[in-house]
Amino acid sequence: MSPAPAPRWKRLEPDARREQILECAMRLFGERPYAQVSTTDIAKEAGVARGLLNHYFGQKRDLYLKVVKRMLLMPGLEEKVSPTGTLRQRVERSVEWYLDTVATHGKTYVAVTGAGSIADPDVERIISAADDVAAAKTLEFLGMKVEVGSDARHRAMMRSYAGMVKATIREWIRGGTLSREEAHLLLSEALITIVQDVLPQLTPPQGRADKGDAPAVKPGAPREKDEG
Amino acid sequence: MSPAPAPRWKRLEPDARREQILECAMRLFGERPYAQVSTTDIAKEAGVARGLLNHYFGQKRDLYLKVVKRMLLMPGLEEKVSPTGTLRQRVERSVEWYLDTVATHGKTYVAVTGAGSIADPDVERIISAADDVAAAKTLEFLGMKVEVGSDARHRAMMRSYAGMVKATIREWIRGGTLSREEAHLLLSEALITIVQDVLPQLTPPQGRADKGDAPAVKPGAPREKDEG
DNA sequence: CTTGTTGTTGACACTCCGCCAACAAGTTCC
DNA sequence: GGAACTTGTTGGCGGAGTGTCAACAACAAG
Repeated sequence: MSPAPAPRWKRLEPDARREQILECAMRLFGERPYAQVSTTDIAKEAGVARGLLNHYFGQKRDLYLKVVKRMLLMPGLEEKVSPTGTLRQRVERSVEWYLDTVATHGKTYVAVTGAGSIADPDVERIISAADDVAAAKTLEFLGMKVEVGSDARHRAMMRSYAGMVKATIREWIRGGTLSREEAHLLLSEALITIVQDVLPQLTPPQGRADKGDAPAVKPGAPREKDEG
Repeated sequence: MSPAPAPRWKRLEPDARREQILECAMRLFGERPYAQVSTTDIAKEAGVARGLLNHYFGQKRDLYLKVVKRMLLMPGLEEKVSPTGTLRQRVERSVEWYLDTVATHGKTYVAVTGAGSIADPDVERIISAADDVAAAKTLEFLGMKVEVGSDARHRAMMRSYAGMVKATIREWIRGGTLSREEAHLLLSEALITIVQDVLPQLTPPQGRADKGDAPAVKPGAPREKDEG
C-alpha cells in the first residue's frame, strides 16, 4: 500500500504562520520581561524551528516591535463615547473607556508599556507615537483643539500624563494596591487639572502672555463643543 | 642597575577599584541602554579585565543595581527647604528642589528611571522603594501626615505621580519638548491636585464615605487661587 | 511520475556572560 | 636583600542566546 507519507510538519500560508508566531510571542512577552524570553522559547511554543522567526520577523527586536504595535492597537475612543456633557463628565468617560480597554489586555499591556520593557529607541518611538495618538484623540474628544503653535507642548504634557496613566494602571493591575475606582479618581482629577488649569497657562507661541491672559481655553470655562 | 620591575598593572584597594568601576559603569549606562552596554565595554573603559567585574559585583545585573542605587541616592529634601508657607508654596519648592537635583544627574537619571531600563524585578523593586522614600519625604514636608490605614494607597498614588514626574523630566531633559518652567508648572499643579483633591477623597479604612462626604476639598468646587 | 515552487529545518559561526585556576603585585618576616 | 605569604588581577574555558544560510521537504502543476 502507499505508505501514507506521514508529513513530519505542517505547511502554512505565510500570513497564517506569521499570525501564529505573533500570538505565541505576545503571550510569552506578557508573562516575563523581554530578556527572559528567548527566541527558542517562542519557537518551541509555536512548534516551529527557531530560524523561522528570523525568516518572518527579522531580528528578535523586530518581533517585539510587532508585539508592541499589536498591543497598542486599540479601538478608537471617538467611536465608543460621544463628546457631550460637562468637561468632568467627558474626562471621566475617557478614563473609563481607557481602563476598560486596558483591562482586556491586562498583564501584557503592563509588560509592554511599563518600565519592564526593552530599552530601545525604536520601541520608545512606537510607544511615544501611540501615546500621541491617544492624547490627540482624548484632547479632541475633550474639546481642547487648539492652534498648532502650542500643539507640541500640549502633546509633550499629554505624554507626561501618559506616564502617570501607565504607573497608575500598573498599581491597579499588578499588585492591586489601587482599586479601579481609586485609579479612576486619580486619573480623572489629574486630567481635569491638566486640561483646565495647566494647558491654558502655556505661553502662546508669539509673545508672552501671563497666566490666564488669553489662552486658547480659559480655565474654569471650557468650551462646549467645537467639533461639529 | 636594578631592572625597575615595571609592573604591568596597578594594584588598587578593593574600595577604590570598586568605585572606579562603578563610575565607568554609570557613565556608560547613561550613554546607551542596558543591553547595548557589554561588560567588556565597562572593563575596557576601566582598563581592567572583564572577570574583575564579576569578582567585585557578581552578575552584570548586580552592577546595574548598584548604579541605580547610586543614582537614586539623593540628598534629603527636608534639609534644603523648610515646611513653611502655603501648600502651593511648599509644593513648588519641592518640585523646584527635585528638578535641581535631577538636573545634576541629567541623562543617567533618565536612562535609569525611564522606560529605557532593564526589565528586572529587582531593579523595579529598588526604583519603587526609592519612589516611596521620596514620596514619604514629600508628603511629610507638605504636612500630609495621615493615619496608617490609608497610607498604602497614598504611597501607591504617589508612585503613580512619580510616573508622571519621570515622564515629564524625560520630556525636559531629552528632547527639550518642555522647558524647565513648563515642567515645573505641570508637576506643581498635578501634585497640588493630588494632595488637595484626590487623597482626601479616599475612603477611610473603616466604612465607606461617598464622594463629597467629608473630604478636605470637595470635587467640582475648585480651590481658590492661593498664590496671589 | 517529474518538475518546480517555497515554506521549513538544522547546523554553523559569532557574541556575550559567569566561572575559576593560575599569576603577579605588594607586604611581612627572617 | 631574599623567601614566603596574602590577595588583587588576569586570561581562558564552557554555556547560553542569536543571526545566517544552504539544504530539505511539503505541496502544486505539468
